[in-house]
Amino acid sequence: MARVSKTRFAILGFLSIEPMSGYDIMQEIKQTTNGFWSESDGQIYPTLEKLTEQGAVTCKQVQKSTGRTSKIYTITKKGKSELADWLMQEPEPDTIRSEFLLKLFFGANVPANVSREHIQGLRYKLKLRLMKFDKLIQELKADYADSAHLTYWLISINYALQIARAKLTWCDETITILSGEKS
Amino acid sequence: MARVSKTRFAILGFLSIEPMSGYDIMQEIKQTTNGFWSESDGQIYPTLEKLTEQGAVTCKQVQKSTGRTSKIYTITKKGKSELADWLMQEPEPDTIRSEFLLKLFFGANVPANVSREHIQGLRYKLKLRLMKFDKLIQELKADYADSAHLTYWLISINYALQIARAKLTWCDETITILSGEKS
DNA sequence: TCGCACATGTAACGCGTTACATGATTAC
DNA sequence: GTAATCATGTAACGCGTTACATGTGCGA
Repeated sequence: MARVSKTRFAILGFLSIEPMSGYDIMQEIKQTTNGFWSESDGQIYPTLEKLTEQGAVTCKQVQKSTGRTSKIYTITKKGKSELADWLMQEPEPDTIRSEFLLKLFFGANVPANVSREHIQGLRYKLKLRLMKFDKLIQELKADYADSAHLTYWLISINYALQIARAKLTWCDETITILSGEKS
Repeated sequence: MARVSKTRFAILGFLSIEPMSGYDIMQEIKQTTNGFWSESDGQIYPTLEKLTEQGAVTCKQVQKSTGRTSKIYTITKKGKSELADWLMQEPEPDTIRSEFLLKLFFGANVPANVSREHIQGLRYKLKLRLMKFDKLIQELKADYADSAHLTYWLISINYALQIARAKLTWCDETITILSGEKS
């Protein structure tokens, strides 16, 4: 079973929302996926070119109101159909490699305060993340009130929110447990 | 900043528990990490050889009670020190790519029951996973009652447990929400 | 004028997976 | 007998990151 790149489907997905540039897609991934997806320059631009060649998207050089030019890509009927086919297939389980948990798992090899500080670092990041959810939800509700996408975006934000909360609770509990260990 | 392989540290970590073979390490990763880590044959065996060359581990061909032979690796002082150094560095944030969430995010492109079925698939897997935690915890408590590792293992199991529960709650809520959408 | 955000691209590199190869032992 | 598990390895492949290259427009 050959490992297939999912970059093309991520791109097709974002273009199913509205036409945009490679740069825009990168921004969307950073800002709206809440970290559940990532892409790099070296993947996005060549894949967009391939998709154009294959007729899944069309490309149009556009002069933006700012004066800059950018290549705006639009998904075609063929692209939409390819996206839908992929969406209908059961998602493969993700292979996770959490450096944080790996370090925690072997925590007995170092003083307890090392692990405690790693957890405090995570706790801080989670707090920052949690603060951003409200604003993001309000923005989406305002900007996409009539969009069929809204429901799904709120659902995926809620997923990230619930997990972040569960992690935060765990952090607090665990910091207490580790305070009882020798440092 | 060069991306460095973490396979060597994962291996050193497991060998910090007790001497074992490459095959054993693979088993441990599958059975005790609750999915937070993964390795493949093609990484484990060559890395073990490198670690031996570099003096971080030693290797001994052993005749097991079953009659099979296997190479048992033992971590050296140098290896322990390298592991400790790595454990003390703040873990890099993991880059996640969740095919499940990506598909859900673009769910508006397909009938609602498609997403609902993907979620039901996740729900089923979570149920199965949750059932295994109790047994695993009891086993670890019995087998490693006096080990300094026990605390850290229970903590990381608890992390997986809390997240699995949060996901399950989210699944139930979301299936209800999506039942109101057109299929 | 200096740096940052915008904007697109390419080349090198290496990590990790997959598939293949080999062979012993155990259970049905 | 034959399938599954135990056990170790190698080779090919390609995905994704990083670093580099290039240039515009805007705000301090």
